[in-house]
Amino acid sequence: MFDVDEALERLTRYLDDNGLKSTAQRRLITRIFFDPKHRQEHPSVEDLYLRVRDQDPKVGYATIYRTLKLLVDAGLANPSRLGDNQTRYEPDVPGEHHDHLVCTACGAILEFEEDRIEALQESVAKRMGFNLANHRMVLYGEPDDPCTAPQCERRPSTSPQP
Amino acid sequence: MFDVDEALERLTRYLDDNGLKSTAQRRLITRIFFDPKHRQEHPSVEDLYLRVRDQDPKVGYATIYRTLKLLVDAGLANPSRLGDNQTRYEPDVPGEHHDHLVCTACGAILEFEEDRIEALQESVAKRMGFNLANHRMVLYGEPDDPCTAPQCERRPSTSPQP
DNA sequence: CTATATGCAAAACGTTTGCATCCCT
DNA sequence: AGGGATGCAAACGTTTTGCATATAG
Repeated sequence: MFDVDEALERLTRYLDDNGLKSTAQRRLITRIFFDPKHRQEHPSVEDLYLRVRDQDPKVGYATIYRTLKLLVDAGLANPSRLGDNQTRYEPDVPGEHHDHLVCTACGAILEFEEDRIEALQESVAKRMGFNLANHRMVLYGEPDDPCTAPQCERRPSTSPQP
Repeated sequence: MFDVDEALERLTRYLDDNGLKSTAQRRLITRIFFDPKHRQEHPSVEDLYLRVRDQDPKVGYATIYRTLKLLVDAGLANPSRLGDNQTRYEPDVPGEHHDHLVCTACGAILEFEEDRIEALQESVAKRMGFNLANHRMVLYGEPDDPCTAPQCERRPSTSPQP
């Protein structure tokens, strides 16, 4: 896991290398996206938009979209579609990989890592004549105990599957 | 796997049980959806719309959406979101379960079953204090040989991950 | 006869784009 | 100066909805 400063450095390097420009908006969005205070939150574009607006009210929605796409291209962020139908983003931490479990009671998003599943996915792909390029896996589960996640009640309806 | 007639019977039963009506449109859509000729095709709403229109040109788009939702509620269909961003549907065959592998070269959708992955998913959920209710898993792979799927060229751009 | 379904067109939703303007380099 | 970036609003593709009409039970 790396911090805000490292993220900004990587961003700058990517921009330089590609003849793109370092703007206040890009830096602000990156700073907010990597702010440890909001880590682990899988923010949607709207989440980020609101936080960014907070610091600079004249940033437009489109800039958030464009910058997020930029971060993805730069290898700094990963999109993922969990239960609801918004794209959420999370920092791309090199060497780390996890998938998600979504609580059907409250929509909380938890992360897990299971190397044995990853290995089996590769072997399934291979067996079918493909080279695994990527995968998407989301588990939906009902909590054993009444849900105690802090998000509970905040994001009430998470629809499994679709 | 069950055939058109069984699907229609199940539909009728579900409608009866819920005070809903058996209409020509619902029967037609169900018949087309379960037509063996189109099995294994993971049709999108548009795919179905076109096939339905073929038989009855005055069926509206909304009816397709509403009926598909009905089939899902009746346990006859399952929605799944593969690479592109349309919802696709496939027959829900009780006792059978599979996940998907999408060819990044041509968008072909292949099915696979891997019980060891399913078992691990359950154990992951359990370990985290959840009861696995559902899951979603899509693998994206590049074909070893130049892609020979019949679909090739038909659905050219399949975007991994998002 | 009454409640449910349909078809249409309009609205909604998340996301993208065209364009005039702005601002890094 | 000049090309990339921004903000706005309009366009987009998919899905949903309101409403008047049609139809099943």
